[in-house]
Amino acid sequence: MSQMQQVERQLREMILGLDIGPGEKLTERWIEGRFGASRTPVRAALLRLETEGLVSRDGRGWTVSPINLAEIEQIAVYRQAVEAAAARLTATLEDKEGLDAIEAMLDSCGAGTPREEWHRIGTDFHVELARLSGNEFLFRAVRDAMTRLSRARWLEIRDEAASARAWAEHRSILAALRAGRGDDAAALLISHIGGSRDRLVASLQTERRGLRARGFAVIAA
Amino acid sequence: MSQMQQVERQLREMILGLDIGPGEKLTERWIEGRFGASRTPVRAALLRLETEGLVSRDGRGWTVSPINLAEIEQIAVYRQAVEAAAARLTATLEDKEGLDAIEAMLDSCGAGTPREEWHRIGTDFHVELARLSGNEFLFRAVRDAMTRLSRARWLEIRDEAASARAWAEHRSILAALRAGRGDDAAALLISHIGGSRDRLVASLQTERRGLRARGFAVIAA
DNA sequence: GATACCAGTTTGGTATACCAATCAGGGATA
DNA sequence: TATCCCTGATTGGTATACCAAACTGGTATC
Repeated sequence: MSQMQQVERQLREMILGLDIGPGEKLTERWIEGRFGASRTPVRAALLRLETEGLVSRDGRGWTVSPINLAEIEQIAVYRQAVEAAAARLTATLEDKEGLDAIEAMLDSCGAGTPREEWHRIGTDFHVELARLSGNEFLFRAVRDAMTRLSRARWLEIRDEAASARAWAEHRSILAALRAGRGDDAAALLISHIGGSRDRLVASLQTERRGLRARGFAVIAA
Repeated sequence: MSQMQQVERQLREMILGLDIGPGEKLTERWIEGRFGASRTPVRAALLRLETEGLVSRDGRGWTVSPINLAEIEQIAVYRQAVEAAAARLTATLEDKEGLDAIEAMLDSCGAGTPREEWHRIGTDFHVELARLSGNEFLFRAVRDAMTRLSRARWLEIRDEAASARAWAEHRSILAALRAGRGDDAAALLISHIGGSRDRLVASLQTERRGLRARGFAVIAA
């Protein structure tokens, strides 16, 4: 694997893992020293992360993209459009094996499962569902949207009830798909995404002061 | 404007304008010489054009992305999802000025208008409509989809009847939006996009032999 | 004490040298 | 004649030197 790809991957992990806070300044030379690569692969990695929305240009320099509540709301609308479309496609599939694999993913989360795992699988549910549609563009749209939401979801304060509710909704979406009821699945997804967004934005607005105190830039909606 | 942006813009224009054929190999050093910039900005430009889907990695090297009929069909489904969502948002707007501007765009195309202009405005109709929705992600999705379709649309053999029909459909979409009938506009858009796709794919399949003879790689659906 | 300005430092932008992997082509061999 | 292999040229990947613009801190001036 080339150094560019390594730098890109590691830097993405640090950003998504909040090891570098939203809104923090980045310099090419700091990254260079941090990862032991020269500026050429560092620049390439930054250019790609920019298209993912994880870093932004700040005048002449680089910044880890702040968390933007208005953006989160717009992403929800975008997700509703593309995930509903993907679900309608998936519902027409003969082969239900992909749905089994996704259901198994959900099953693997239980009482003792670490928070990290819930977060990852909660993301993968949506991404893998979109992948099943067979449409590369719908898939990439969902994957990229979930990547952009990842840090915000990580910072969200979720109670157990909310998680259980989300999982139940996931299961009913799968059931509708399995039965070939694409419109139902789409409607359930749209409602699920809307609910997630509302809880996410509310949580971040409540926590905003604390997050800023930790050095995390959170832009109001 | 930085050299990277200049190289990116000029190279994009050459690719979209078919000055470099779909499927052609690119070398960083050829681009370097062609545009009088060093490899650093050239590399940056290639990385960004790769995310737009205009160039692809071919093993170790670079290739102008071929025209891919399966991809065109997938993009149509993607467009139907995002443009319909954008239309529903736009229909709820109070301010109809944006729609006036788009209608004026359509009006500016007449009997003596060059083909280039029809192509540009036929694209901008969809992009500007998505922009009116106010959702940055829907807008970018439509803009990027239309960019990817641009070369294929340019190669399409369109008769006057097809163009007239497309323009009439554009106008009826605008009328529905103006009346606030978002669902009608969405349905009209979905049908319009489906029809465009069918004619586009059919035309390219018919012309495939000739296009290949001109050195244009066209991958079958 | 506030402000304007200046020098030194830092930063991204660019050019370029070097390397390893790859490719093309020609010649030796069966 | 067909095939294999070797060699030199080409290519993307990387490191790095240099530049101009932007920033920083301190100082002189009002």
